[in-house]
Amino acid sequence: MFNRTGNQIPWWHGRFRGCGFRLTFARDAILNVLSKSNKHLSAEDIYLAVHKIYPAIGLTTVYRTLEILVQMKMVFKFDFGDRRARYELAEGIKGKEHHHHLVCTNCGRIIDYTDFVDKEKELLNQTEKGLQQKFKFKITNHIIQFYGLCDRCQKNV
Amino acid sequence: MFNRTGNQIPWWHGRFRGCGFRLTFARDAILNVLSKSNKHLSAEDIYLAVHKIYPAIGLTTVYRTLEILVQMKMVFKFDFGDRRARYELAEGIKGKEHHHHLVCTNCGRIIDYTDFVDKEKELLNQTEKGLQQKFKFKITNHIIQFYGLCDRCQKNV
DNA sequence: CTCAATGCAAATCTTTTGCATGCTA
DNA sequence: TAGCATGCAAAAGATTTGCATTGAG
Repeated sequence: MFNRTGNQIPWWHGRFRGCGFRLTFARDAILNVLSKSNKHLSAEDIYLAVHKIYPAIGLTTVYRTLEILVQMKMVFKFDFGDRRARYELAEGIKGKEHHHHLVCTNCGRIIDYTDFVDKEKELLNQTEKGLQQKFKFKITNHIIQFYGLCDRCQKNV
Repeated sequence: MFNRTGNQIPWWHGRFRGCGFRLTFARDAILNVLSKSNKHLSAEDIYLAVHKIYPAIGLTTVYRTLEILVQMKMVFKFDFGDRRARYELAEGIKGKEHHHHLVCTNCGRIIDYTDFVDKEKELLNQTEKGLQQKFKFKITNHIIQFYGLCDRCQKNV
Protein backbone atom coordinates (compact mmCIF):
# COMPACT_ATOMS: atom_id res chain seq x y z
CA MET A 1 0.00 0.00 0.00
CA PHE A 2 1.27 3.44 -0.89
CA ASN A 3 0.32 6.94 0.11
CA ARG A 4 0.06 9.85 -2.28
CA THR A 5 3.73 10.80 -1.99
CA GLY A 6 4.70 7.36 -3.13
CA ASN A 7 5.94 6.12 0.19
CA GLN A 8 4.85 2.78 1.40
CA ILE A 9 2.36 3.00 4.22
CA PRO A 10 3.32 0.71 7.07
CA TRP A 11 0.90 -2.12 7.76
CA TRP A 12 0.22 -0.97 11.29
CA HIS A 13 -1.42 2.28 10.25
CA GLY A 14 -4.54 0.35 9.45
CA ARG A 15 -4.57 -1.34 12.80
CA PHE A 16 -4.57 1.95 14.62
CA ARG A 17 -7.60 3.25 12.80
CA GLY A 18 -10.78 2.68 14.68
CA CYS A 19 -9.13 1.12 17.71
CA GLY A 20 -9.51 4.20 19.87
CA PHE A 21 -5.80 4.94 19.98
CA ARG A 22 -4.14 7.72 18.07
CA LEU A 23 -1.27 7.13 15.72
CA THR A 24 1.46 9.56 16.72
CA PHE A 25 5.03 10.12 15.58
CA ALA A 26 6.30 8.38 18.65
CA ARG A 27 4.16 5.31 18.10
CA ASP A 28 5.04 5.20 14.46
CA ALA A 29 8.72 5.37 15.28
CA ILE A 30 8.44 2.66 17.89
CA LEU A 31 6.70 0.33 15.49
CA ASN A 32 9.32 1.11 12.89
CA VAL A 33 12.01 -0.02 15.25
CA LEU A 34 10.13 -3.11 16.32
CA SER A 35 9.38 -4.18 12.79
CA LYS A 36 12.94 -3.70 11.63
CA SER A 37 14.74 -5.13 14.59
CA ASN A 38 15.29 -8.78 15.06
CA LYS A 39 13.76 -9.32 18.43
CA HIS A 40 13.73 -9.45 22.23
CA LEU A 41 14.29 -5.75 22.68
CA SER A 42 14.05 -4.24 26.12
CA ALA A 43 12.22 -0.98 26.66
CA GLU A 44 15.54 0.78 26.84
CA ASP A 45 16.82 -0.86 23.66
CA ILE A 46 13.74 0.45 21.93
CA TYR A 47 14.11 3.85 23.50
CA LEU A 48 17.68 4.19 22.28
CA ALA A 49 16.82 3.04 18.79
CA VAL A 50 13.78 5.26 18.51
CA HIS A 51 15.76 8.16 19.83
CA LYS A 52 17.77 8.20 16.61
CA ILE A 53 14.64 8.57 14.50
CA TYR A 54 12.72 10.77 16.85
CA PRO A 55 15.02 12.38 19.40
CA ALA A 56 12.32 14.13 21.39
CA ILE A 57 10.88 10.87 22.63
CA GLY A 58 10.98 9.97 26.30
CA LEU A 59 11.37 6.57 27.89
CA THR A 60 7.97 6.98 29.48
CA THR A 61 6.32 7.14 26.09
CA VAL A 62 8.09 3.98 25.06
CA TYR A 63 6.70 2.17 28.07
CA ARG A 64 3.23 3.56 27.52
CA THR A 65 3.23 2.69 23.85
CA LEU A 66 4.48 -0.81 24.45
CA GLU A 67 1.71 -1.35 26.94
CA ILE A 68 -0.83 -0.34 24.32
CA LEU A 69 0.75 -2.52 21.68
CA VAL A 70 0.65 -5.49 24.00
CA GLN A 71 -2.98 -4.71 24.69
CA MET A 72 -3.65 -4.56 20.95
CA LYS A 73 -1.89 -7.91 20.67
CA MET A 74 0.54 -6.49 18.16
CA VAL A 75 3.46 -7.12 20.48
CA PHE A 76 4.43 -9.90 22.85
CA LYS A 77 6.03 -9.14 26.18
CA PHE A 78 8.53 -11.64 27.53
CA ASP A 79 10.38 -12.12 30.73
CA PHE A 80 13.64 -14.01 30.48
CA GLY A 81 14.38 -13.83 34.16
CA ASP A 82 16.68 -10.84 34.10
CA ARG A 83 14.17 -8.47 35.62
CA ARG A 84 13.59 -6.52 32.48
CA ALA A 85 10.79 -7.07 30.05
CA ARG A 86 11.51 -7.88 26.40
CA TYR A 87 9.26 -7.08 23.50
CA GLU A 88 8.84 -8.47 20.05
CA LEU A 89 6.27 -8.24 17.31
CA ALA A 90 3.50 -10.77 17.67
CA GLU A 91 3.28 -13.85 15.54
CA GLY A 92 1.43 -13.66 12.30
CA ILE A 93 2.67 -10.14 11.84
CA LYS A 94 5.34 -9.70 9.23
CA GLY A 95 5.39 -13.45 8.70
CA LYS A 96 6.72 -14.27 12.13
CA GLU A 97 6.34 -17.88 13.03
CA HIS A 98 5.35 -19.43 16.30
CA HIS A 99 8.56 -19.96 18.18
CA HIS A 100 10.00 -20.42 21.62
CA HIS A 101 13.20 -19.34 23.30
CA LEU A 102 16.27 -20.98 24.71
CA VAL A 103 17.84 -18.71 27.28
CA CYS A 104 21.49 -19.08 28.24
CA THR A 105 21.71 -18.51 31.96
CA ASN A 106 25.38 -17.67 31.69
CA CYS A 107 25.63 -15.09 28.92
CA GLY A 108 21.99 -14.19 28.44
CA ARG A 109 22.00 -15.21 24.80
CA ILE A 110 18.60 -16.09 23.45
CA ILE A 111 18.05 -18.61 20.70
CA ASP A 112 14.73 -18.79 18.94
CA TYR A 113 13.60 -22.17 17.80
CA THR A 114 10.66 -23.30 15.78
CA ASP A 115 11.35 -27.01 15.93
CA PHE A 116 9.03 -29.26 17.83
CA VAL A 117 6.45 -26.55 18.15
CA ASP A 118 3.83 -28.62 16.38
CA LYS A 119 4.09 -31.41 18.87
CA GLU A 120 4.15 -28.87 21.64
CA LYS A 121 1.07 -27.18 20.33
CA GLU A 122 -0.74 -30.47 20.25
CA LEU A 123 0.16 -31.24 23.81
CA LEU A 124 -0.64 -27.76 25.00
CA ASN A 125 -4.04 -27.84 23.38
CA GLN A 126 -4.83 -31.07 25.16
CA THR A 127 -3.53 -29.76 28.45
CA GLU A 128 -5.38 -26.51 28.15
CA LYS A 129 -8.60 -28.28 27.39
CA GLY A 130 -8.17 -30.57 30.35
CA LEU A 131 -7.26 -27.77 32.70
CA GLN A 132 -10.16 -25.63 31.61
CA GLN A 133 -12.50 -28.50 32.36
CA LYS A 134 -11.00 -29.49 35.65
CA PHE A 135 -10.39 -26.08 37.17
CA LYS A 136 -12.90 -24.00 35.21
CA PHE A 137 -9.88 -21.91 34.35
CA LYS A 138 -10.04 -19.99 31.08
CA ILE A 139 -6.54 -20.11 29.66
CA THR A 140 -5.56 -17.13 27.56
CA ASN A 141 -1.89 -17.77 26.99
CA HIS A 142 1.07 -19.80 28.05
CA ILE A 143 4.79 -19.66 28.51
CA ILE A 144 7.25 -22.34 27.59
CA GLN A 145 10.87 -21.59 28.06
CA PHE A 146 14.05 -23.54 28.37
CA TYR A 147 17.07 -22.39 30.33
CA GLY A 148 20.57 -23.74 30.13
CA LEU A 149 24.02 -23.18 28.71
CA CYS A 150 24.67 -22.29 25.11
CA ASP A 151 27.47 -23.99 23.24
CA ARG A 152 30.00 -21.24 23.87
CA CYS A 153 29.32 -21.10 27.56
CA GLN A 154 29.59 -24.85 27.97
CA LYS A 155 33.15 -24.67 26.73
CA ASN A 156 34.11 -21.86 29.05
CA VAL A 157 32.88 -23.44 32.26
CA MET B 1 15.83 -38.25 63.39
CA PHE B 2 15.99 -36.82 66.89
CA ASN B 3 18.56 -34.86 68.83
CA ARG B 4 19.49 -35.54 72.44
CA THR B 5 16.75 -33.31 73.84
CA GLY B 6 14.13 -35.33 72.04
CA ASN B 7 13.27 -32.71 69.44
CA GLN B 8 13.04 -33.77 65.88
CA ILE B 9 15.94 -32.58 63.80
CA PRO B 10 14.76 -31.00 60.58
CA TRP B 11 15.81 -32.80 57.44
CA TRP B 12 17.71 -29.82 56.10
CA HIS B 13 20.32 -29.83 58.85
CA GLY B 14 22.01 -32.69 57.08
CA ARG B 15 22.08 -30.88 53.81
CA PHE B 16 23.91 -27.93 55.29
CA ARG B 17 26.68 -30.06 56.69
CA GLY B 18 29.65 -30.22 54.41
CA CYS B 19 28.25 -27.86 51.80
CA GLY B 20 30.36 -24.91 52.87
CA PHE B 21 27.44 -22.88 54.18
CA ARG B 22 26.75 -22.37 57.83
CA LEU B 23 23.47 -23.25 59.40
CA THR B 24 22.38 -20.17 61.30
CA PHE B 25 19.24 -19.27 63.23
CA ALA B 26 18.07 -17.16 60.36
CA ARG B 27 18.49 -19.92 57.81
CA ASP B 28 16.86 -22.45 60.09
CA ALA B 29 13.90 -20.15 60.60
CA ILE B 30 13.55 -19.48 56.88
CA LEU B 31 13.54 -23.18 56.11
CA ASN B 32 10.99 -23.72 58.85
CA VAL B 33 8.69 -21.26 57.21
CA LEU B 34 9.24 -22.66 53.75
CA SER B 35 8.63 -26.22 54.83
CA LYS B 36 5.46 -25.38 56.72
CA SER B 37 3.94 -22.94 54.31
CA ASN B 38 1.94 -23.98 51.35
CA LYS B 39 3.84 -22.28 48.58
CA HIS B 40 4.64 -19.42 46.21
CA LEU B 41 5.88 -17.15 48.95
CA SER B 42 7.52 -13.89 48.03
CA ALA B 43 10.66 -12.75 49.80
CA GLU B 44 8.57 -10.37 51.83
CA ASP B 45 6.04 -13.05 52.76
CA ILE B 46 8.90 -15.11 54.04
CA TYR B 47 10.41 -12.16 55.83
CA LEU B 48 7.16 -11.42 57.65
CA ALA B 49 6.63 -15.03 58.63
CA VAL B 50 10.20 -15.52 59.79
CA HIS B 51 10.00 -12.31 61.72
CA LYS B 52 7.56 -13.96 64.12
CA ILE B 53 9.97 -16.76 64.91
CA TYR B 54 13.14 -14.72 64.78
CA PRO B 55 12.38 -11.01 65.05
CA ALA B 56 15.93 -9.80 64.59
CA ILE B 57 16.07 -10.96 61.00
CA GLY B 58 16.41 -8.49 58.17
CA LEU B 59 14.95 -8.65 54.70
CA THR B 60 18.45 -8.69 53.28
CA THR B 61 19.21 -11.94 55.01
CA VAL B 62 16.06 -13.45 53.59
CA TYR B 63 17.17 -12.55 50.09
CA ARG B 64 20.69 -13.82 50.67
CA THR B 65 19.47 -17.07 52.17
CA LEU B 66 17.00 -17.69 49.40
CA GLU B 67 19.75 -17.23 46.88
CA ILE B 68 21.79 -19.87 48.62
CA LEU B 69 18.88 -22.25 48.85
CA VAL B 70 18.20 -21.87 45.16
CA GLN B 71 21.86 -22.53 44.53
CA MET B 72 21.68 -25.65 46.68
CA LYS B 73 18.62 -26.66 44.68
CA MET B 74 16.55 -26.92 47.81
CA VAL B 75 14.25 -24.15 46.65
CA PHE B 76 12.71 -23.18 43.32
CA LYS B 77 12.39 -19.57 42.33
CA PHE B 78 9.41 -18.60 40.19
CA ASP B 79 8.27 -15.54 38.38
CA PHE B 80 4.56 -15.23 37.84
CA GLY B 81 4.79 -11.99 35.96
CA ASP B 82 4.07 -9.64 38.84
CA ARG B 83 7.64 -8.47 39.13
CA ARG B 84 8.33 -10.20 42.37
CA ALA B 85 10.00 -13.56 42.76
CA ARG B 86 8.21 -16.44 44.46
CA TYR B 87 9.87 -19.28 46.24
CA GLU B 88 8.88 -22.80 47.12
CA LEU B 89 10.60 -25.93 48.30
CA ALA B 90 11.97 -28.00 45.48
CA GLU B 91 10.36 -31.17 44.30
CA GLY B 92 11.32 -34.41 45.94
CA ILE B 93 11.66 -32.59 49.20
CA LYS B 94 8.93 -33.24 51.72
CA GLY B 95 7.14 -35.37 49.16
CA LYS B 96 6.39 -32.50 46.82
CA GLU B 97 5.34 -33.65 43.40
CA HIS B 98 6.22 -32.26 40.04
CA HIS B 99 3.61 -29.65 39.29
CA HIS B 100 2.94 -26.56 37.25
CA HIS B 101 1.01 -23.40 37.85
CA LEU B 102 -2.07 -21.73 36.49
CA VAL B 103 -1.86 -18.01 37.10
CA CYS B 104 -4.98 -15.85 37.10
CA THR B 105 -4.10 -12.60 35.40
CA ASN B 106 -6.97 -10.84 37.07
CA CYS B 107 -6.70 -11.68 40.77
CA GLY B 108 -3.25 -13.24 40.89
CA ARG B 109 -4.53 -16.54 42.26
CA ILE B 110 -2.25 -19.45 41.56
CA ILE B 111 -3.49 -22.98 41.10
CA ASP B 112 -1.08 -25.87 41.22
CA TYR B 113 -1.83 -28.79 39.01
CA THR B 114 -0.23 -32.16 38.63
CA ASP B 115 -2.42 -33.43 35.83
CA PHE B 116 -0.95 -34.02 32.42
CA VAL B 117 2.56 -33.64 33.72
CA ASP B 118 3.50 -37.12 32.59
CA LYS B 119 2.66 -36.37 29.02
CA GLU B 120 4.35 -33.03 29.36
CA LYS B 121 7.46 -34.63 30.71
CA GLU B 122 7.59 -37.00 27.80
CA LEU B 123 7.29 -34.21 25.29
CA LEU B 124 9.77 -32.04 27.10
CA ASN B 125 12.32 -34.80 27.21
CA GLN B 126 12.01 -35.25 23.49
CA THR B 127 12.20 -31.54 22.87
CA GLU B 128 15.15 -31.08 25.12
CA LYS B 129 17.00 -33.88 23.47
CA GLY B 130 16.32 -32.44 20.06
CA LEU B 131 17.31 -28.94 21.05
CA GLN B 132 20.49 -30.08 22.67
CA GLN B 133 21.46 -31.84 19.48
CA LYS B 134 20.48 -29.09 17.12
CA PHE B 135 21.79 -26.09 19.02
CA LYS B 136 24.39 -27.75 21.23
CA PHE B 137 22.47 -26.13 24.02
CA LYS B 138 22.65 -27.85 27.40
CA ILE B 139 19.22 -27.47 28.94
CA THR B 140 19.19 -27.31 32.70
CA ASN B 141 15.60 -26.43 33.39
CA HIS B 142 12.38 -25.26 31.90
CA ILE B 143 9.32 -23.20 32.61
CA ILE B 144 5.81 -24.05 31.62
CA GLN B 145 3.11 -21.76 32.77
CA PHE B 146 -0.44 -21.02 31.83
CA TYR B 147 -2.12 -17.67 32.27
CA GLY B 148 -5.81 -16.92 32.16
CA LEU B 149 -8.87 -16.27 34.26
CA CYS B 150 -9.87 -18.37 37.23
CA ASP B 151 -13.50 -19.40 37.68
CA ARG B 152 -14.33 -16.55 40.02
CA CYS B 153 -12.85 -13.90 37.79
CA GLN B 154 -14.62 -15.18 34.71
CA LYS B 155 -17.94 -14.52 36.43
CA ASN B 156 -17.01 -11.03 37.51
CA VAL B 157 -15.93 -9.77 34.12
C1' DC C 1 39.89 -17.42 66.80
C1' DT C 2 38.57 -16.73 61.98
C1' DC C 3 35.88 -15.64 58.44
C1' DA C 4 31.26 -16.32 56.86
C1' DA C 5 26.79 -14.28 57.99
C1' DT C 6 24.06 -10.46 59.44
C1' DG C 7 21.57 -5.94 59.85
C1' DC C 8 21.07 -1.48 58.58
C1' DA C 9 21.09 2.18 55.43
C1' DA C 10 21.85 3.55 51.08
C1' DA C 11 22.20 2.50 46.28
C1' DT C 12 20.37 0.34 41.98
C1' DC C 13 17.50 -0.35 38.38
C1' DT C 14 13.27 -0.93 35.97
C1' DT C 15 8.81 0.65 35.60
C1' DT C 16 4.99 3.86 36.98
C1' DT C 17 2.68 8.20 38.07
C1' DG C 18 1.50 13.34 38.47
C1' DC C 19 1.01 17.23 36.01
C1' DA C 20 1.36 20.92 32.81
C1' DT C 21 1.72 21.21 27.81
C1' DG C 22 1.40 19.55 22.92
C1' DC C 23 -0.76 17.46 19.08
C1' DT C 24 -4.09 14.11 16.63
C1' DA C 25 -8.42 13.34 14.89
C1' DT D 1 -11.39 22.39 19.59
C1' DA D 2 -11.53 18.37 22.82
C1' DG D 3 -8.98 15.08 24.94
C1' DC D 4 -5.74 11.77 24.28
C1' DA D 5 -0.63 11.67 24.19
C1' DT D 6 3.74 13.38 25.72
C1' DG D 7 7.94 14.73 28.43
C1' DC D 8 9.92 15.67 32.53
C1' DA D 9 10.74 14.91 37.22
C1' DA D 10 9.70 12.41 40.95
C1' DA D 11 7.85 8.14 43.04
C1' DA D 12 7.50 3.45 43.53
C1' DG D 13 8.96 -1.06 44.53
C1' DA D 14 11.91 -5.14 44.47
C1' DT D 15 16.43 -6.44 45.01
C1' DT D 16 21.45 -5.59 45.84
C1' DT D 17 25.54 -3.69 47.98
C1' DG D 18 28.87 -1.43 51.43
C1' DC D 19 30.39 -1.74 55.80
C1' DA D 20 30.92 -2.41 60.56
C1' DT D 21 29.52 -6.03 63.83
C1' DT D 22 28.18 -10.69 65.30
C1' DG D 23 28.45 -15.49 65.80
C1' DA D 24 29.08 -20.46 63.88
C1' DG D 25 32.34 -23.92 63.62
